[in-house]
Amino acid sequence: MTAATIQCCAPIARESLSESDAVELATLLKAVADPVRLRLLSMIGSHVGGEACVCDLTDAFDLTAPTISHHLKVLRSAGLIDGERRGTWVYYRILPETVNKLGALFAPLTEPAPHRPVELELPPV
Amino acid sequence: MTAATIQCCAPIARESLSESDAVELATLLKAVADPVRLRLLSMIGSHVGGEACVCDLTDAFDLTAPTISHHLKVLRSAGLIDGERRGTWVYYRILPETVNKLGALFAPLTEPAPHRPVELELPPV
DNA sequence: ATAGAATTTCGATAGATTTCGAAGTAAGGG
DNA sequence: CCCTTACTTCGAAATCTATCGAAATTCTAT
Repeated sequence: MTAATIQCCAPIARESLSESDAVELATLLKAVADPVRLRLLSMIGSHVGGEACVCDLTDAFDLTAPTISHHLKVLRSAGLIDGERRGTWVYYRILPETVNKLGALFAPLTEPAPHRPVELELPPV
Repeated sequence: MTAATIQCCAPIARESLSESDAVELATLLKAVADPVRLRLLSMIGSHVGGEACVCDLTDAFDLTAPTISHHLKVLRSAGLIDGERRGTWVYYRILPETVNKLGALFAPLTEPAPHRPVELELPPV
């Protein structure tokens, strides 16, 4: 077995995507394809209690509040996070179902492989 | 297990992303955050033999050859595909390592979680 | 060589995106 | 009530992106 045996694996590379699916997925991907929004998502998800208030998030960036608010809105419109006002502060939390959708798209289909065709190491990120 | 049992899970939501990691990942995500490029990736990966020639790809879209060429270049620059000229035609194939990187970012960590670590109500600061 | 087909590069344009400052809304405290 | 703090909406500027047509490049066949 040579390197040519590597077949790609992720669902996206298994079956040809329809145009409408592609448009829908691209919209979701655009929402995370920004350094600020990636960090926001990451900070919200990893925050104690699973939610973070906007004030915490804003302080972590060199950006103005309106800009952070804009990015949060993009994430929310994409269904990746949800926000709730409690008293003075607004708290955001991750909606895992949508995050999982992204994972499913690109995740290698490891399951059926009885032996590894070739060593492709999964980076721990 | 109810819906409330879903905890977020993906590596991106586990640990706060550094700015430089975020920039790097956003670059990769931008490359796939486009309907045309998603379909190109999908078509290349699902093509017989694991590779597709540009002519096949161009015919599947209502776009001009320069535009398809541009999108292929973006995918190639991101390390998602690689192309090789053989005779008259150029063939592209997927580089699974890079695709897997995306999968790893958002894939749910389903395996280790037997119970929820905490059930916190957000303490009123 | 010359011609022709496949693909990429170049230059231009229309549209989208990021960001800001200013103004608006909502909640809480004197 | 008014004032302050937290956040969002609005409108505008700068930058980036997708797309095209025209021209350059690379290879094959005559």
